[in-house]
Amino acid sequence: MTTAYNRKKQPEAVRRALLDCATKLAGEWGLTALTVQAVADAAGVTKGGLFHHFPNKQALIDAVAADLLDQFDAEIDAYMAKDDHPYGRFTRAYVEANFNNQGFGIGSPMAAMAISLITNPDMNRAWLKWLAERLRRHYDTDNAPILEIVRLAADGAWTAHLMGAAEVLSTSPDDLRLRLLALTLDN
Amino acid sequence: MTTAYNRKKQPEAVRRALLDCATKLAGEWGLTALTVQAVADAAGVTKGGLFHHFPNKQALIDAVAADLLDQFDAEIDAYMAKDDHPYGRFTRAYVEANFNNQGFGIGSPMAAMAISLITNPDMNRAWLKWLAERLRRHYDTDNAPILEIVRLAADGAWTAHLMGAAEVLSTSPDDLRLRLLALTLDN
DNA sequence: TGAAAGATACCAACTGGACGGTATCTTTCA
DNA sequence: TGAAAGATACCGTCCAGTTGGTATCTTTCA
Repeated sequence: MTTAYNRKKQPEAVRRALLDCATKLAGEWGLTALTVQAVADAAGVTKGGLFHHFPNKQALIDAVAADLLDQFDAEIDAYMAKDDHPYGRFTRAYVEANFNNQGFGIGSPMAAMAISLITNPDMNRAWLKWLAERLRRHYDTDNAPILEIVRLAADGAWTAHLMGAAEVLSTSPDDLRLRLLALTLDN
Repeated sequence: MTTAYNRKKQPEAVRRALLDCATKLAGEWGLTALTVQAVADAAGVTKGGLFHHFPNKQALIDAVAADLLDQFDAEIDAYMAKDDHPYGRFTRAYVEANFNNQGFGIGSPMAAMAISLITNPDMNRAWLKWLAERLRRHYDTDNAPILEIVRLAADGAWTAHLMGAAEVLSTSPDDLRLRLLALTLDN
């Protein structure tokens, strides 16, 4: 058995593993059911080892949240760069990111984690701050009420799929995505 | 001090109080932070008394969920009865119920409880079942993709307000509600 | 019909496990 | 060789659920 005692020290890799395992476990079982013991075990480290990297559980969770938000932000930017129509550009990127199951979107492993972060009262401030900043930045192109409705519907679709409402919805994810995108074009 | 021990037995009233207090506390502090002790205290009963009415904590939560769902269902029916335009009738009622802060809607005391129930993996089956049944029943009038988008946007708005995103949204709740309703009329 | 018998409602104290966090010791490596 | 990385063992708290009772209500039957 190769414990972290024998193998080469690689603190950055361990820290990374702790973050990834925390994300994965929270996604599978919910943020509530997340225990530091389980995270440490999954990362192949003892609890003491975990507490060496993070002063307490909250700090671990905060780090995970920041990590996820960064990824989401980058994803949005990537979509926007590929879009050369100004009006509704942010909204379209937002829709795409919400549906893209490689990142945060429907069916992605991080999705369940993300919703825990959103619904956790202490946790959603970072998200709100991010959104407010984005909306301010894209005010000129994405301020129309219909665009807000599109973004809210994307949120709703995302949540619905997390809840396993896929079979309940009469529109397929891809169809829904295309229809939402279409609504951002007719101004 | 008049404890429930000495005073006249009124099991139904106590059971009702336990449900109401559980709903209220979960709304204030979240389902995660809900303890049976706190519920019992709030209802003026000891923990042992609570466990007489509910075999375990989960059963209490399940009962609360069933209760909330019943109320929501009744609210939908009430709105539908007042609407004499067939197309999109369910969707309009759904939107109204989501925004009505007297019942479940934005700003209501039950909202925070409801989202806990929704996001709780074990808990949302009843909700999905309810929704599936409703969609089946109103298939003829509420099957259009745009109506699904409207319902999803209503969900999104509801969630956004729970998260305190009110100041972030550029559209007021009432304006949003009217715009969503308008989208259900032009078929 | 009324008193005993049984059932239901409720209480107070306790149990056992889980979990976050700490103190201290060992190992690695620059 | 000493500071960082990580292990081991332990503590205190919180909380769901249990146990063994007492009070009140309902049913039975002489």
